[in-house]
Amino acid sequence: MPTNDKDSFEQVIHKLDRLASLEEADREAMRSLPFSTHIAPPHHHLLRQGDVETDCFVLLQGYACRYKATRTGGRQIVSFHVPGDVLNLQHMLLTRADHSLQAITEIHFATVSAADIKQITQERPALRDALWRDTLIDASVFREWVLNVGRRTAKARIAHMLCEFVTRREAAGLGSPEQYPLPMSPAQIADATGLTAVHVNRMLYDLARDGVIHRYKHEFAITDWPRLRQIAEFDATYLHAAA
Amino acid sequence: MPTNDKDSFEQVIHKLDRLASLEEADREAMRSLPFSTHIAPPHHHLLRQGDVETDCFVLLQGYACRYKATRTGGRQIVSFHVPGDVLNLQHMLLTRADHSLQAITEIHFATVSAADIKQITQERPALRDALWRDTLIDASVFREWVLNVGRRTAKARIAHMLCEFVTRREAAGLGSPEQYPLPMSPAQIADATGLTAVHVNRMLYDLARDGVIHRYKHEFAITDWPRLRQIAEFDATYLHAAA
DNA sequence: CGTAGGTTTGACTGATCTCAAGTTTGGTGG
DNA sequence: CCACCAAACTTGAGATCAGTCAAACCTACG
Repeated sequence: MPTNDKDSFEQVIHKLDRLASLEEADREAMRSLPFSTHIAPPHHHLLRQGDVETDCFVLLQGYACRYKATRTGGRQIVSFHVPGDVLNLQHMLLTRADHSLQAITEIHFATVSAADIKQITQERPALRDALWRDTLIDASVFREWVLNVGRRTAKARIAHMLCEFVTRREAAGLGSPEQYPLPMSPAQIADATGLTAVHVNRMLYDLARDGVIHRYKHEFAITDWPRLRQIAEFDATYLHAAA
Repeated sequence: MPTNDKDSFEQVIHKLDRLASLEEADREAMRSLPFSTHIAPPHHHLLRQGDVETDCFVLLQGYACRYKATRTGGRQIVSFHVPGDVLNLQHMLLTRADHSLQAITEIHFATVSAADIKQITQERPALRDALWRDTLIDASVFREWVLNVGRRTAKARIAHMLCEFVTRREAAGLGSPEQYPLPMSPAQIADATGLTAVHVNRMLYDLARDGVIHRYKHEFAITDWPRLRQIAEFDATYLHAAA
C-alpha cells in the first residue's frame, strides 16, 4: 500500500503502461503533470450529474463509483472504481457530466486539468493510445453491465458484479479476490445491479449459506472464488486485459 | 437519401463535423481514406463476439445493432445504429471483439482499415478529437442503457429506447420522429430492453391503445412524440449533442 | 447512552416470465 | 396467381422472481 499520494500517482502510470507500451519519456510526461491531491469522506460527491467540469480525477486510494439518477428517484450505479482509475477521462472532451461521481470509502484522489491531459495526448502518441484504450475498455465494461442487468438472474448479477470488482482490484495490485473484504454495502450492490436492497440481502444470505461469501457485521468477503465465478458465468475477456 | 455509397460516406464526415470543428483538410483526409463498400441482408453478422477484427465498419444505409450473448443463450442488444455511425471504432485499439455486430435491415456499409484510421488521428488533431469524442458519447449512451434496463419499468424502457433511436435518426438527417416507421421488431426491442418478446408485445399494445404509436402489420410508427418522451422520461443531454 | 441510518426479516403483492396454442406474414414453388 | 410453409408475432392462463411495505434490529457515532 503506497504511503503517500505521490507514490499512489505511480499506479496510474503503471496502469497506462499495461495499456500501451510507454517509453520513459511518456512516464516522465505523466509525472510532470501538475496535480493537486485531496481527501474525501465516504459518500462525498466529487461531481454531480449536470455539472460542468474541467478537471479529471485520478483515484489514488479507496473506492468510488459513478451513478445516474432517474427523475423519479431511482439510482443506478454504472461503475465501481479502484485506485489507479481515472474517474472521468471523458471530461477531456465532454464538459457536461452525464452522471455523478461518489466516494464509497474514504478516498484520496488527484485532480489534473483536462486541458493538460489533452495536451500530452497530442504530444505523446503512446499516452494517447493508452488513455484512449482506457476509455474504450470503460465502454466495454458498460456493455457488459447492460448485459448483466438486462439478462442475468439476481444472484448471477450480484456475483458477476463482485467478480468484476475483485478482478479489477487484483489488477490494481490490491490483493487476490479472497484476500480482502468488499467495500460496498447491500444498498450499493442493489443500485449497481438494478435490484432492491431487500432482495440483494436475501441473495447475499444465499451466497453465504452456500459458503461462497462470508458475512460479518457490515462487511463481507469472498470465500469461494471459483464457485463465485461459476455462478456469475464470469469471463474476464471484456476487461481487455486491463485487469 | 443518398443514392450511392460515395455520397453516403459524406454522412460520417458530416457527423464528425458536428463533434469537432473540422477544417477542409480534415474532411479531405477522411475522403482520401481507402474504403470498400458492401451490402448485407437483414440479420447478417458483420462481426461475432470473440472475433479478431482489424477493419472498422461505417454504416452507410440501413440499420444495425450490437449485442452480447450470455452462455445460457440470453441475448442483449447494447446499441442500435443509424447511417453515419462507425460501428466498431474500438477496433482501432482493441483487436478482440467483445460483442457481435448485426444488420437489422438490409445495410450498405464501408470497411476502412483500423490502422488507417489510427494514422489520421495522429496526423490531424481535429479528427482525433472528433473520433475520440464519438467513442466517449458511445460510452455515455451505454451508461444510459444501464440505467434504462436497471431502473425503469417495462413501458418506460421501451419508450426510452425508441426515443433515443428516433432522436439519433433525426440527427443523422433521416426525418423527424413521427415521419418514418421504426425498423426493429418486438423481439429485437425485447433483446434491447432486457424483457421478453411476449411482454414487449403487450406494452406495444398499450402504447398503441393510448395513441402513442401506430401499428400496422409488422411495422409501427410513433404518432405522439411528446407523450412518448414523457413516458420515457427522455432527456437527450446524455447524447452530448451528438444528436 | 441515545439516536439516526442502514440492514435484516417476514408477509404479501405484483410485474414480468413461461409455456403453449393460435394467428399473421412474407417468401417460395407449383 | 395461388397454395403452402416456416418464422415470427399474438394471445391467454398460470407460475415465479423480485418488489413493496412495515416492523425490528443492529451499528456507528455523537
